[in-house]
Amino acid sequence: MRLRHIEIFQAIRQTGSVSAAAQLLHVSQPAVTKVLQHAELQLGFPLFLRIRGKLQPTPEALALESEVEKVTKSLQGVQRLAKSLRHTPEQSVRIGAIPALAQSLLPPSILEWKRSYPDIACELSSDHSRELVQQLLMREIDLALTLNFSGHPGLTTQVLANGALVALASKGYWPESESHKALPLADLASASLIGLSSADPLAAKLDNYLVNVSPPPQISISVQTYSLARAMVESGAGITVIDPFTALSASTATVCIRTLTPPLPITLYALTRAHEPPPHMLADLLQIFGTRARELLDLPQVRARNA
Amino acid sequence: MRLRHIEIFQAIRQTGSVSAAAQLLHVSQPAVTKVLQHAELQLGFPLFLRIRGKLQPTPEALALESEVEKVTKSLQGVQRLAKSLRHTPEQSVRIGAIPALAQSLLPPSILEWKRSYPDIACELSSDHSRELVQQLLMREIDLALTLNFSGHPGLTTQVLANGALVALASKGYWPESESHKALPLADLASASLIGLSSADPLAAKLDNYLVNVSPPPQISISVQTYSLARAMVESGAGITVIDPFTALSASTATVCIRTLTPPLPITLYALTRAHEPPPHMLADLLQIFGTRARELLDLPQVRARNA
DNA sequence: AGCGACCCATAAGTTGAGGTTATGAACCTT
DNA sequence: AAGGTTCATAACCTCAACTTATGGGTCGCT
Repeated sequence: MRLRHIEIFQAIRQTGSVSAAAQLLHVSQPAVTKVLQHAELQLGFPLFLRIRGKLQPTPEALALESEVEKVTKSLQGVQRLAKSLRHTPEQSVRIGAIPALAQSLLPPSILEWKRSYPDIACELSSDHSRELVQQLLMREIDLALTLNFSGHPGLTTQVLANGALVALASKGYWPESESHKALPLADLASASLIGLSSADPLAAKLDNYLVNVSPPPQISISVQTYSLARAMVESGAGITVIDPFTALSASTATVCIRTLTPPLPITLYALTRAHEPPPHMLADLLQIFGTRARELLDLPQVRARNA
Repeated sequence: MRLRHIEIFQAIRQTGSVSAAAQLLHVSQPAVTKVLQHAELQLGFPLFLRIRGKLQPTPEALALESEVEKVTKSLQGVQRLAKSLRHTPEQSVRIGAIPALAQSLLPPSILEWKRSYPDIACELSSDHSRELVQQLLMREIDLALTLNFSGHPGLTTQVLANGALVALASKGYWPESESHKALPLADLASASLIGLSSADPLAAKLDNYLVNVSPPPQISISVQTYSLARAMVESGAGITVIDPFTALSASTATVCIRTLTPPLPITLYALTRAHEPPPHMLADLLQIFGTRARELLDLPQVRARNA
């Protein structure tokens, strides 16, 4: 099976017909027909049954599908990486961060750093941890900031700061007298939390943490990003447990932050490619990130803000 | 980057020169040169520096290497699967097992089963768990027998029997009076074991088990398969801890088996493809495997043999 | 039944990527 | 300087993959 066979096979499977596949690939319909025939001839078995003028995939075609997908995926990977390699010689830094950090820690830190390096082009992007790792490997970014990372060969990881998740609620949710004290975990019992969709690795940690609460908190609304949870709380939707970066960038007027006890620790990681000379201007940037992060995560300050 | 570009890139990287790559690919040297040039033109950056008539990979080439490997790997996967799909309609069963089982449990069980199904072609193969899983997915085999399996989407797993690892030593290693009793784990302290190379998942379990022994046993000889360990012990090399299937097929004259206490449990798994009608003759075969395995793993019998 | 609108397959002609042989230019070894 | 490497270039060939044009199914609608 040559590459063109695979491309056409997939196009037919996606569109359901030879003619539609031809449109998708911007070639004529006979071209697709012929390549398909050639593929089937070379394979030794039919991929589709021509039943009453229409196509119907054979079991063999279905079996091949997943393997074939791997090929196009990996080939896309090569193209992605090649594209990044094509135009990297420019003096620039590309930084990716998870949404929570991209909207809180990242902007002021970048501004501060830019004062020292005004001439260096800087591209910022926001994505989830999984994608950030891919983008690093594909050289689409040079640095990633995340709160959950479990090691990857080819990447070096660096701890910038340590902190703990916090509880965020609409103002008035807690009595004034308590709002400056740490929130005992038990107080979350049977609360109606705004939860994170469990695909998030940090959400899994949180679930583990909440398992000790009885009766367990109810998750009535699930959101995908921390910022969404924050926005929900700002609109008065109730209470959530999120990272302090996102929490601290919420509007003071409508919400109230409390630390949790016992604390649920989180770590701020910086990821870079291993085996590569990290531009030394990145060292300064990491310095800034670390300092600012530690300032934000300093719990007394959180309490001060609550007061 | 088209597929041919990738093939030629890899051939050059493997052989180190354009001419040698041409030989490897069974084409002329100018053909390779031209395709390489085309690849570099399309990529926008050189893959190799022509330094003093020789080639030298650029950093970009090195960066692309791993991604490019994924493509050929996955393409090989398609070819493998396609080949299996090409000629499967025959009435036959292909069975793969890890070496330990292929040399002990498998042969007599197959013989017994063949009496009921004399006309069904039967192919047996021996490979490691990892490869067995691949071969199942690629439809190169229909059934796999293994002792360590940690689940895989697309495969269904079935427990045939449970047992425990045993200690195997040359005759005379233990005093006669003790050789029919279970061997306490502590007795392995500072023993000189024949170990398994730690790539094996079962060996990892064993390592975990032995961590409790102090002083730890010394691994002076490491082997890759259980049968090799058995053969070493049969030649009088000392003591090893292996699966009971391999142990029981050792020659009674020169070795002695003892169960361990506490036991280190193992499980015999049968793996088949999910979403497929398993030929019902396989059910009988699994029955036979299970019965025979449980007979062998029945600890009293092990002790009886020791007596 | 007849018509149009879709399917896919076939025929005949064009193009270019990838192949060939032959040759040249640069380098290393002896 | 000679002979053996290396890779690059030139001129030619071939066939897979494309094109347009056409024809024969199967459907649904009147």
